[in-house]
Amino acid sequence: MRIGELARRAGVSTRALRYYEQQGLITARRSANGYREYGEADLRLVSEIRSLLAVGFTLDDARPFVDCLRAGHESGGSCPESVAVYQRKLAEIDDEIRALLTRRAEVAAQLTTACPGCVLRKVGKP
Amino acid sequence: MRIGELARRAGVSTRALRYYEQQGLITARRSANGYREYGEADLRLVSEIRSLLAVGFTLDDARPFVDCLRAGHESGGSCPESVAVYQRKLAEIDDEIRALLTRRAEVAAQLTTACPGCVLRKVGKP
DNA sequence: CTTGACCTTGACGTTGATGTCAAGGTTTAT
DNA sequence: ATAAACCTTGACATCAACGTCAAGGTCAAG
Repeated sequence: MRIGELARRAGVSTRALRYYEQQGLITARRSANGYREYGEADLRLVSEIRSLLAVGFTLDDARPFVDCLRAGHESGGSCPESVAVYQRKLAEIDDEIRALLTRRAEVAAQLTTACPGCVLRKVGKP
Repeated sequence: MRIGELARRAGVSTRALRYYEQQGLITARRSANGYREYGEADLRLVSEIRSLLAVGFTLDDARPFVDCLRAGHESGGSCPESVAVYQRKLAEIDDEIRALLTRRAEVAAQLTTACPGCVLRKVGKP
């Protein structure tokens, strides 16, 4: 299939696919006329990339997962490199959550000072 | 005082101060030679801006606070416009926290699938 | 043969808050 | 008089993942 069809099937733009290729995440055979030619396996790769991006991974984070799939593994996350990324990402997310909770407390404190009784909701368990 | 001194006292770069001016957050008298001239009140403004940036506000968010101070109020957060920004920001932070918690759960679930027993910490109450 | 739907590469625009350099004017000290 | 330490405006660089044109080649249908 050509780039347009892959894009439609994967739910991404052709620009994104060319960008992934430029970043070395996917590759494409070329037909005689220079058009990129993809197979079903590439749809798997792009889907993996998109689902990782959707949960906040960068393209660089996604690389081990793609490599893992290309190495023939059933899941992109089953290689040790991918697991390492998972764990690093979890740690990063935890850091971000902690930072946000801290910020929330600071802002709420300032608001309370400026306008007592203005703070409304909690975030813990609504 | 001139821009260099204000920058040192406020702990920011001169570049940042010129940028704040360009964005209409602070203004400066000009001496005969064209140099910017600041007073103590400007130090207050810059400090307010920095503390707001530090908790994740944008320069645009900071504008009502600066206006509030310039209008003669003791606190930048005591004007209704500032309170509105506080509340909007709290809501935004809450949204981000919720999104991150969701993402964390998704990533942890994927990791558990790929590598049972790899998930380590909690974020709720350590 | 020509319209239209594909495809190609290349390159600039987006977002925010600066960093950094360029090229120059001013002031103070030696 | 000249170096050192200020100041000025202007403009390009940064980060990520693309969007959006530009200018053109390819191919099937009418």
